[in-house]
Amino acid sequence: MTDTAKPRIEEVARVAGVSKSTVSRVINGEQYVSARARNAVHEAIAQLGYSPNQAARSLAGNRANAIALVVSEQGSRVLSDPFFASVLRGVHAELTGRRIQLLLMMSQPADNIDLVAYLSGGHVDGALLVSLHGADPLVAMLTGIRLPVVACGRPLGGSVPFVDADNFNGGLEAGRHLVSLGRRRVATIAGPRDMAVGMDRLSGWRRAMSEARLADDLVQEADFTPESGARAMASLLEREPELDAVFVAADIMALGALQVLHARGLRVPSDVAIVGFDDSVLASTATPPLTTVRQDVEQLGRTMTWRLLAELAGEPDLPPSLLLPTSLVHRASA
Amino acid sequence: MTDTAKPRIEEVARVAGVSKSTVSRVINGEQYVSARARNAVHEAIAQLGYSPNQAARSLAGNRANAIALVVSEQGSRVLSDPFFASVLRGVHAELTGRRIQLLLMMSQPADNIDLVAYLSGGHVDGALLVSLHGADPLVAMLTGIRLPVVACGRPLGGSVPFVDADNFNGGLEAGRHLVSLGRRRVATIAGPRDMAVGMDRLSGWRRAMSEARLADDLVQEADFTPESGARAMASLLEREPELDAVFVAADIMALGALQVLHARGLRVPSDVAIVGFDDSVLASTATPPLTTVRQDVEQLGRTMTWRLLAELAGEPDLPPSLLLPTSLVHRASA
DNA sequence: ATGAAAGCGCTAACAA
DNA sequence: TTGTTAGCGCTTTCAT
Repeated sequence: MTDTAKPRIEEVARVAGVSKSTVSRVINGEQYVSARARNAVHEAIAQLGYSPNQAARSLAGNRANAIALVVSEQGSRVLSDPFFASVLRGVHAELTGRRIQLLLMMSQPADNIDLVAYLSGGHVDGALLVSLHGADPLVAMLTGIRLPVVACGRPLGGSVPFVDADNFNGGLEAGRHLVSLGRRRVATIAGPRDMAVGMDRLSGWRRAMSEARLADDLVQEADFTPESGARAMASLLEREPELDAVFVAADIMALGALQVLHARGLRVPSDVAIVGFDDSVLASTATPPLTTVRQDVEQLGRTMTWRLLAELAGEPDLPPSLLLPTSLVHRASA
Repeated sequence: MTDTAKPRIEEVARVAGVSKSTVSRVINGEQYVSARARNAVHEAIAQLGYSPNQAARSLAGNRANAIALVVSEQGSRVLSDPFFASVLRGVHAELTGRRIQLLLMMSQPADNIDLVAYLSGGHVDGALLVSLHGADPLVAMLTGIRLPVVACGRPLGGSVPFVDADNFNGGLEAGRHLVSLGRRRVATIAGPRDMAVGMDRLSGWRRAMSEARLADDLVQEADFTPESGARAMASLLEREPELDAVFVAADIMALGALQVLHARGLRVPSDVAIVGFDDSVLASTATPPLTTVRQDVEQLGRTMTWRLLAELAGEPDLPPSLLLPTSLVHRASA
């Protein structure tokens, strides 16, 4: 705190009585450094309050020491979803202590060229892709520039490494639970057709219906917003006023569905049982609290990050993709 | 797309038939460049798909071309709050097209030293501070290293530039509205004592109570989580079973309060009227939909960013701080 | 209006 | 195990 200017690596070397290279080696945790030198350097660093200049490191080291979190979709939606917040938390948790920065980037429809140019500019070492829709061309573009990438959720097109929750199993358990409650006219509000997460949950639900020899025709698509959940619920009720259960593929959509149910004077769960998906904060604070399929989203974020960093570190034999377990959480709504 | 290696500025210069310096000037939008040279460079850039290396720019230019969004508090809470998502969206909107990166950083209690070292390392040109509590030492530390900073919400200690909603006015309008409904036993669930946002809203509510010559003793603190909102509501009801209105200083806490009210069999708004704050997505999807004080959080994010960038650009006569308007949105809960 | 040359602070061969 | 020496790709004087 005595000096006013930021110390450079050279000062550290001087104070520690070694060369710049040795300081660099210590900083980067390299192998061939004597304990004595290491200690001296650490002390000098502490004493001077030294912190390396990332720009210089990146430039010289040919590594950016940063990864991007690319949010596909206008960002508007996604960012408001607690799901995203949890992923972010997981990513961050996995990053702490590693001196790797997180750059947040949102791809806008028209932007992709810029985005890709930027990412290929060597500004980041790899990218985490969140909220991919359909066969997003972004995936191809990024693999095209040979940027290591891990997707959050199975992408429909392309074949990038991804980490996902076991959505099929989640849908299956949700469906089975509703059936076990004696419900016979079970509907589902699915995710958008162009996202694997949604489709996988739907497949699980269908399996449960077929196991119970129940019809699986009451399917309505929505897009992970409360509003779309409300609309979907309304049309389901129109198609089948007698429905007695709904599996909603996301808590945030279930909120909208609940609202419509309440407005129609239908009681949850006595008239209509509801199972959500995510077990976000929304689930426990809903009225009534939602029975929902729990996925550990923070773990999802951590795992994605771990997978990406492992690849960057050149670890061999990495599993291309990983599936995390899901489980049913029982609350009042079903 | 023909070449495999990333083009460097030198290639661009060659193709455009000028020097590196001129290319650099064009890229940085400098003044003294002939139209002819400028065009040639632009063409060459397009043709080669050139994108400058940030690390090199930062190193040479002594600017990071990045700003940090520092989330004080364990991050866990904040990130799940739609409020944060909206701020983020605003920040991002203001940043697009400016080739300035957003680094997300979370300060953990023990971390601050590292954080400050990092930020002072010249990795970013400035910082946006979100979710400050009390007289957070971080503020002093950052101003200490002369890093330009803008806070989101008025910080209780220190005196950094900030952008905030007009929280006092919001609380005032909320209180007046409840009074105008004929409510006479009006409570409030306030934000934590150590955050100005909360205290300012509380002051506004108090003013409304005093205007109406009503008691302002029914105050319960909470911490911007649904759970704390629920606890606060429960203790208010215990203290005053006859209360007929509550102003809750955040929608996300109102969710918890609603839950308790429902559980107790109290009807909203007939038994207890509720006014929230934020007008987040939570407000319109709550049961019943919440009357709430609207603040344009995305605008808040944009304004903070604008203010920071203006300072970085050396603009003179900047207002130290800015207050954004709030307004009441009428829905079913009050 | 433009080019030449000197670094920015660090890492990475290479030698010792 | 350590030091020396080149750059990394760009911006920025300083000439011209």
